[in-house]
Amino acid sequence: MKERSIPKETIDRLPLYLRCLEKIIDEGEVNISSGNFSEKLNLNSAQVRKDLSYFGDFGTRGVGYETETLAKQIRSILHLDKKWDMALAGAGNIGSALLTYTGFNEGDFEVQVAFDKDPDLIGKEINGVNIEDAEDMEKIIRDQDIKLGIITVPAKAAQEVADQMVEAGVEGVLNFAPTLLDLPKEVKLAQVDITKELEQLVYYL
Amino acid sequence: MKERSIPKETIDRLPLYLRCLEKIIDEGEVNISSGNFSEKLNLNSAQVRKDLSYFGDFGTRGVGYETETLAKQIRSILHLDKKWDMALAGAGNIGSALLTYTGFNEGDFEVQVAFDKDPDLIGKEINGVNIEDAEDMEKIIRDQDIKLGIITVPAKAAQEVADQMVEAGVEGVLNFAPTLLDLPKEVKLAQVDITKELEQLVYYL
DNA sequence: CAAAGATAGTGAATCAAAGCACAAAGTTTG
DNA sequence: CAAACTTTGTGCTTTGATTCACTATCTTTG
Repeated sequence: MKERSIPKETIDRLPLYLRCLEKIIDEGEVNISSGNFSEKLNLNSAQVRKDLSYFGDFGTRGVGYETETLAKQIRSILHLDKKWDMALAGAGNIGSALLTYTGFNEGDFEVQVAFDKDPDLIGKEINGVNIEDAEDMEKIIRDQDIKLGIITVPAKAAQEVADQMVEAGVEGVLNFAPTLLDLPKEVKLAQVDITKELEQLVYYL
Repeated sequence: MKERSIPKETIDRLPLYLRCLEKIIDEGEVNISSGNFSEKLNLNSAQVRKDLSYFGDFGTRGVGYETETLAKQIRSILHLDKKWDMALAGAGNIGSALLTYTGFNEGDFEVQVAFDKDPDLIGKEINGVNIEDAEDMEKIIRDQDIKLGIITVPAKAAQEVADQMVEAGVEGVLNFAPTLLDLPKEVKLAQVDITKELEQLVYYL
């Protein structure tokens, strides 16, 4: 392993490696080669090796990578060796779907608290998560020391909610609103834009 | 405009240009320059010009781009000058959230029919969309000549559902299940992977 | 235990995208 | 109406990612 700067594409692929590993660990495999990896993920095998080599010499020549060990290492690289608490703003369609989504609620990520402006929703509970008044968001996020925010409010309200989250100490934002958020550069942003995905998709049809 | 091959990144950005245009058309702007565009979207202005120049010489030197005309042209490039009917498989959390999502239901994309295996859901209706028996999916998609499928079933079932959709004539798939789908290369895939986004996000924290 | 086989790690070559910088073509101003 | 200004379109350069191809190790086999 040599010191090099890590392409963001490599970071993009780490979750895929991890997911693939978890699956084959389940199937009882102890080792996996870069070639095997690359087939399962539609990649070039050199790319797999290079991606992993940014973080250490995890493999054994002639053998491959030990599945359990590699999975642990990737989890550690991605900072998944702790549980991440999240705050969700906007308990509408997508928001409440995420609250009941079991994909992450049981694992590395957990929504601790949700917020909305709608008086009919405030005080309710979805899948064990309380919906609080949006007015109290800043205080509650700060008090609970939450570092991850999910934005599922309408586009018009997204920037304001993001600003409040940042003010409250949030360091990473997952935004579902179809808006380009303007955040301080030390705050990280992930964007999920369903309409954009559809629009790109049909270009190719 | 010269004949060149179009980078996929350019296609990625077209929906953003379009959204930006629609916003400033609303604000009454008649023209926009590449520099103005680039500020709003955090891009390099040469990139904006180059992106647009792949499809024609849309601008006027000294003036910029006419907002209305450019929006029409981008819509046409993206094949948004027709309405796209969609079929949705899996009326659970995310699925039903998408059925009530107003972001695309009124516009260029419309879910015509949904499918599930759960007898409690079959026959019900969400936001005006009928939930049909998953058994009948292939026939119904074929009969209604639907070309776009949305997959919101659990990961384990995703490949099978995708296969059925392809068999029924679907040409584009938007997949929310955290699985790498194996599709014939003529069928286009867009992937929305929330857990992956979160995992990448916390890497940077 | 030596030879054959498998596979990681990586420097060098290739490919692709982004950005620079300038000519061309329009608009505005005095 | 000429000079100054604005802004597009694009060839060329730079930057960054992918892939190739080879060496270094390790395992397996006869």
